[in-house]
Amino acid sequence: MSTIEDEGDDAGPTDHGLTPGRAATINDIARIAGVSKKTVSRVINQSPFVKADTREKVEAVIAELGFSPDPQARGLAFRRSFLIGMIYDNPSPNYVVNMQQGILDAVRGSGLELVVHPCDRTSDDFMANVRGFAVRQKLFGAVLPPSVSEDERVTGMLTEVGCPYVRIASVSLDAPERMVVTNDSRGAAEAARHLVGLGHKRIAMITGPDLFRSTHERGEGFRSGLAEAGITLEDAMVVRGAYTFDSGVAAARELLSRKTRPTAIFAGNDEMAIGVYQAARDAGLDVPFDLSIVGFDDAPMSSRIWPTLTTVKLPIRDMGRMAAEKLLARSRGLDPAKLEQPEVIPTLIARDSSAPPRR
Amino acid sequence: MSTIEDEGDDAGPTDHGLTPGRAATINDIARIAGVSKKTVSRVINQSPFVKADTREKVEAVIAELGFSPDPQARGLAFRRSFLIGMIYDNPSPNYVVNMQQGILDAVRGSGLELVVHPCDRTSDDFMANVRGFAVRQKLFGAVLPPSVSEDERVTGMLTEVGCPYVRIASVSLDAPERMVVTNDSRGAAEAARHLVGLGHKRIAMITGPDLFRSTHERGEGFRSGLAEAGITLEDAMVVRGAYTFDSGVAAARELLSRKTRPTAIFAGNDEMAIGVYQAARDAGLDVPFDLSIVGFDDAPMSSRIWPTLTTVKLPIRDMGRMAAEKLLARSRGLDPAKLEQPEVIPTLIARDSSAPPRR
DNA sequence: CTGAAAGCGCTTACAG
DNA sequence: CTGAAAGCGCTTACAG
Repeated sequence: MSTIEDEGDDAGPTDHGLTPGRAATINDIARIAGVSKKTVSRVINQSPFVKADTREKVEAVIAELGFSPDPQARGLAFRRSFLIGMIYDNPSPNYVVNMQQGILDAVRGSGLELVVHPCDRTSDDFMANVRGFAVRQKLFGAVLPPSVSEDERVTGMLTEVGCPYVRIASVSLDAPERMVVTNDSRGAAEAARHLVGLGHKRIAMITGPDLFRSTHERGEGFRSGLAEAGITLEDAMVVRGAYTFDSGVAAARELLSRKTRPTAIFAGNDEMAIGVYQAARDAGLDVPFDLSIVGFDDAPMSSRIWPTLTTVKLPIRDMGRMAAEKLLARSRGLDPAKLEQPEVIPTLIARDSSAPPRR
Repeated sequence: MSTIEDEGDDAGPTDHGLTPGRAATINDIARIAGVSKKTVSRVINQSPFVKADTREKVEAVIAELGFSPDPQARGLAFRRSFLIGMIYDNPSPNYVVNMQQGILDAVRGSGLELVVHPCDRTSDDFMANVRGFAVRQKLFGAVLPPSVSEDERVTGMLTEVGCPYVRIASVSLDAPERMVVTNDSRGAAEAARHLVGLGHKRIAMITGPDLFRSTHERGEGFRSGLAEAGITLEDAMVVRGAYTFDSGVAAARELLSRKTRPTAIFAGNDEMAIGVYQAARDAGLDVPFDLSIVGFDDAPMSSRIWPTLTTVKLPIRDMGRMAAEKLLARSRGLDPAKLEQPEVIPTLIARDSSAPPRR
């Protein structure tokens, strides 16, 4: 089966004198293929300056021995690792896991691995912590979901230490090759149109925390969606939440205690929307007939709860994949700006939590 | 401020002639501290064979320069990386994220990082994939949650390639230093006692898939808990699910269509328990008065849904932390078997989905 | 198109 | 207790 001349002197035809326990190295490949290690290195790194049959010969030996270059040694010489860091403070398990999956979708087969780095932006050593991580690991690149992606201190520091990054955010904050933009504003406008279309007029909103850019985008989009139908979102109909279940409950209680209560509530994310269900129940209101609820995210729970939650879906896994692809494209010399549609459009998923208001 | 003699000749007192952009290396520390790099290496690796004041001198320079040894170079020389791999096929985002958090709790400050490696045990290249990952990255260690932890092919292969691992499983499958055992059986027995205590007699169970060891442990524990009260779980009252929402719905439909339907259902996990809510609603049954439901896991959703779900809580984050600590203990020369309580005991959390049956 | 030398930043023997 | 030499498995200049 082997077409390569066996240089071993103490072993069978497919054993090239390698120590059995140890993995093959570039030196083994060079020796067996009868070339220098530099040439093997050229093949590994897809250098165009290798004669076709030299390349084939080397590739055959690589395949036969199942050789795979040591990322640590390669990284040491390259002054760069083969690790992608996902640096995040998003508290939603669903968001985190889906984004991880998306990043892994993109790097599969590339030899890159994903290192997860949750962090706390409010912590005193936040910047030192993230900087230490990026520098020590000499990250191949970093994927930054919100709200870390919105922190200019982080991106400035990463640039300073020479760590490539891609930001995921609801508004363009950077050059296209470093951005995956989700049009949250448009998604929120869809939510507004949906409620208006059902005939709602007294509409309320629970926003996210100020720290998140998406809070403003979703708020602004919702307002403009209502404005298209000539409906103004009153100040008394807007309560700030914190993207958590409990804050959703509290905000909804407040809204439902207003003298003229809303017939529909748009929550900045699903977690808070689920909280609205509880407040509605406590107030003796039937969802959707007394109160329509619309969320944002399409978390798994939205289709499990009853009535199922109308929401705006963000393709989180795709977003993770697109971000990692931009990181990869750079190293492949492609133009990362032209990889895929420049903007991720959320889609409204109408379920059972929204209906026309009672007359 | 610096008490170290400045050997630079072209810079100020705190600049030791280092290139500004580049991070300090072991050579810089050695030069500035006036010792050999080998001595610096001894300090880094906490060798006892260093004179106290030599150590202090070196540590002062390390601190002053904020030096942190390059994990790639160290790894290359050690023939081992500083990466912990979490290799898993658990589909629950909550489980995954909590376990990641637990592992990170344990490794914080140790210089280790967490590389996530989801996989598919049913895939043809599963073993090759996991092997390649462990070998290529020369993992410091692997954390294996169920059901990967229950695959002897995986643990055999990891042993063969010299990759330390810790398994997390509902039954002891390995030496104590390689195991975090969760007593799922006992947790399920608690669930049984809870339902018996409420007065239930016609009790049903939805099990997990055969592939998971926890399916058997939870099943067996539940049976034995009922047996204590002289209640036998009838065959017709047991339906197999798949740990998914949909399988929970389907299994509950089947159970609720029996001629004498159960007054209580214990589901092998929360995801399926939530499915039972839907089947109950479709059948026009009130939870908990027509039907009590008990789950397993304490997923976030269990306290959000209405009525809130009675369930058995597993401290997933602690389990991840304990597993990573065992990995760390080995390298610190401690006895990993004696780290913490040998067994994780799940606890019943009684909420609103369980009540005495209607007379 | 190919290779010999030096180096990435550490550690392991081996001396003393 | 400390250090000079060699090496981990790759790549970058530099030659040819």
